[in-house]
Amino acid sequence: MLNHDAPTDLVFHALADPSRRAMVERLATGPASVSDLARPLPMSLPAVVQHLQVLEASGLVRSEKAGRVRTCHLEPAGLRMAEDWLRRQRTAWEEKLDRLGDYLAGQAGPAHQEESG
Amino acid sequence: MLNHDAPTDLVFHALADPSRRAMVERLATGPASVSDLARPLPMSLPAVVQHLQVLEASGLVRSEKAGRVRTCHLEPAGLRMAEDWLRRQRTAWEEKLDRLGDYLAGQAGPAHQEESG
DNA sequence: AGAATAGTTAAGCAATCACTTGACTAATAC
DNA sequence: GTATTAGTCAAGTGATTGCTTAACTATTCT
Repeated sequence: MLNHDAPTDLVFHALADPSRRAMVERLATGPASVSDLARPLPMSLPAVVQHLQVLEASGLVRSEKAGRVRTCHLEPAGLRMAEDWLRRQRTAWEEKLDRLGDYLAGQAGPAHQEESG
Repeated sequence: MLNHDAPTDLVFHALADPSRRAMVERLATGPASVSDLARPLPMSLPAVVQHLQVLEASGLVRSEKAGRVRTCHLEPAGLRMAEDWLRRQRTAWEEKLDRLGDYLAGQAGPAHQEESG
């Protein structure tokens, strides 16, 4: 496996799991304890803690422990980074498509594009 | 593993791998054949085909075969869906943070928020 | 027709993943 | 001061992932 961009990698990997996305969705509504995060999930508490570790490693979530309760909250920077990556790819391709559309509208025959070099 | 949202799941899973993200980045610059996608990647062609299958299953990429060459291109809808999910979570939490900031600016003591239930 | 090119299919393998249970610590409630 | 609550740590397990090589088909070039 390549790994030229570790942070992006950790973020997308963290979001690739539906349980972790459920935790992020919960945290988007406000801070929560580990037990709060675990309550709706059909799995043991240690499993939730493991998911939390993945989320923290990715930078998407941070937590502080006060007394015996650990409070977790979202860290918007990681979400924004992934969002930006997606928007860059999408808009680059959409602009390409638009230019191709304009070109085809002005020409009669099929267009053959080459620029791999 | 939960799976309440299969399409989102497939998209984030597809993007969780750096080789597949490299392929998406390549496709954002324009359509490409399987060999084009494989060229910069340090792995065998069958491995690239397997990555391509994951990308196609997620809906991020589509391909058509003409003669002996399969041409792949990005499908912006999948990227946009992931982008929207990220923005929803991020903005929800940022608005929450803003409101908390306003509240704290107006109050003297610490604010204790509760709305779970 | 024969050789090269582009991609496909299948089988196999080591590493990682998403869990589990059990044993444990630390803070709070009674 | 004992019980309960909140979380942690470690070891184990079955499924999935990301790759490999080998054998194959279909198309294009000469």
